[in-house]
Amino acid sequence: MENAEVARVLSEVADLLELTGGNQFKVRAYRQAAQVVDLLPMPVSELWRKGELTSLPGVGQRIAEHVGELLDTGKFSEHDRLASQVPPGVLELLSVEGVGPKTVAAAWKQLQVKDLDALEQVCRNGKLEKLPRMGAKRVEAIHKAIARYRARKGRSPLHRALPYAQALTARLRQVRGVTEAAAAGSLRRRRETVGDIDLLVAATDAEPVMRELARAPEVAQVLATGPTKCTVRLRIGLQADLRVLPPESFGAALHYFTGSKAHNIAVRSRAVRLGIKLSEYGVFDREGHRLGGASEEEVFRAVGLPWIPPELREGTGEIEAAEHGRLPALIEEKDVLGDLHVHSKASSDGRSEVAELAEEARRLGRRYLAITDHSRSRPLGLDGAKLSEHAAKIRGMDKRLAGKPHLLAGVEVDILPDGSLDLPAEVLSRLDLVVASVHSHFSDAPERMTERIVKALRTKVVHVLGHPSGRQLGVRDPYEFDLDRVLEVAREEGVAIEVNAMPERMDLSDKGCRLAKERDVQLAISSDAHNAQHLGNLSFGVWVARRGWLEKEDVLNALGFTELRRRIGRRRAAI
DNA sequence: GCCGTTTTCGGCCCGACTGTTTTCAGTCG
Repeated sequence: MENAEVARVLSEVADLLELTGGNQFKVRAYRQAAQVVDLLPMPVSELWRKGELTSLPGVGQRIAEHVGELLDTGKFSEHDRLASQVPPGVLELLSVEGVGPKTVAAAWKQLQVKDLDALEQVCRNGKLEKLPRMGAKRVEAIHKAIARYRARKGRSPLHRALPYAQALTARLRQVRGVTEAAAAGSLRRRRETVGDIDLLVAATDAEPVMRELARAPEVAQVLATGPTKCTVRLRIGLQADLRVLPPESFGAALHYFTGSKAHNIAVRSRAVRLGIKLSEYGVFDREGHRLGGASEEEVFRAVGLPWIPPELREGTGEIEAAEHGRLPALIEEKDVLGDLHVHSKASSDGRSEVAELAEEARRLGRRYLAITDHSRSRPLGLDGAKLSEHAAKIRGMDKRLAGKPHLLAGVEVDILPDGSLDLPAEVLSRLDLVVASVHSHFSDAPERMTERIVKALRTKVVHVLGHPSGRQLGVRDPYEFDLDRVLEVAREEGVAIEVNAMPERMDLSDKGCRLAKERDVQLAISSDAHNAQHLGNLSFGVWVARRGWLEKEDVLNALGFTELRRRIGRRRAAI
């Protein structure tokens, strides 16, 4: 059983406890344990085997036993006991933004609301409004949040689906007679959310491949099965479709099932114009003779194009670019030399010491790392004095590390509602790097939000605008503002725009990246890591950047350390 | 339920925001 699934069950126990009026600290304990398991770099089952589960912070005797039971038997008696007290649809209501345990419990116990449909109904018929501390505005907000939740339901964020796709392809590759296995679809294009997992396998005999998929531990149920196709539901709720094809068709199938639909239509109509036929089985001439299809390169070659990276295949100009030899040389993870947005234990939600962050960054091959803790307006954020003290420590450590990696003393300063920064300019100007971000008043009117950000960018002390839209995938929509205007000012002021690589953010978005590039604005791909393990999330930012057509030259932290110092130092000199 | 110790109980982060209320509960981060 995967760590993610153990974490999901633990977190569900927390939700169930909350709904049944359990002790709030017990709730927190389960949440904490779930998070620890989720972030664990090694399989939790391995720790269980060694009897070392309680060595994890937040996992004590009881939770260790529960996890052990879950790993050994696939069941969890404490969870089942609680789940039997709560109707199955009630838990899901907690996923609606602005709806917490109190609201769900009240709607369930007083109005017999047992699922999403029922919640929507009591929004409409006025019954919800009758509950204590409810009013028209709250009901309206919940009603809208239900619609948003429905819209995103069924799609999973990339970071949830990816490990499953990798585990399943690795498993299928082991089956006798299999020559290749890959995940296609929007997952291969690295879209921020995926609807299902498309698995492609090259083999002459389909039957053993399908049998292997059906018995994979990640699979909950086989939904449909035919001679070369099989559809299953995974334990995480996502659907996976398997297609088994002969090796000579694998490239054509990979291209076809990677999509996007718009890209496929464009490539196929090109094939028609050239008098050839393209299908998922291969490339054929008018007489039906096979011209190729074993590899994607053969498919593209047949229509007179170079291979196009999957991230570009959205039908938004990649065919024309390929035709004229103007495909971008997309940035790769190895091109990103440092990380410019990282939190340590010094402020609020950071979980790792600076030394641990530096060590992990070094291990990952980063040449530099900016420690950018929160400013005073955040709970437990740093004021000017504490920040200066923190900066001195970071610089001390930087000396000791002697460039392995270089440390920059920075801050993630709040952009306050009036557009001023949360710390005085003289404090900020003494730091190496300033990331400025919006963390409050997300529902400001668009004009106001735009002016707020513009004002912050004009302060001359900001190097990077952090997570510019504030979105959290499947949780919070981006706040409304005029990105074009912000990009214009960013270019004038020489401020870089962040591509926040937290898997649940991926903000700036792919589209935003492309716009920024067109507007000649530099981007900074940053992990926004809150613990050392998050530093590896940078790849999610690189994928967004690639989908946004970015090249090495467009990215601030693709610069070597000396050049980066020169670039960010120049802003200091200009004050 | 976890953790640390003041060593087997008592504390566990807390402020901002919103919409409700007329002093604060619920949600979020």
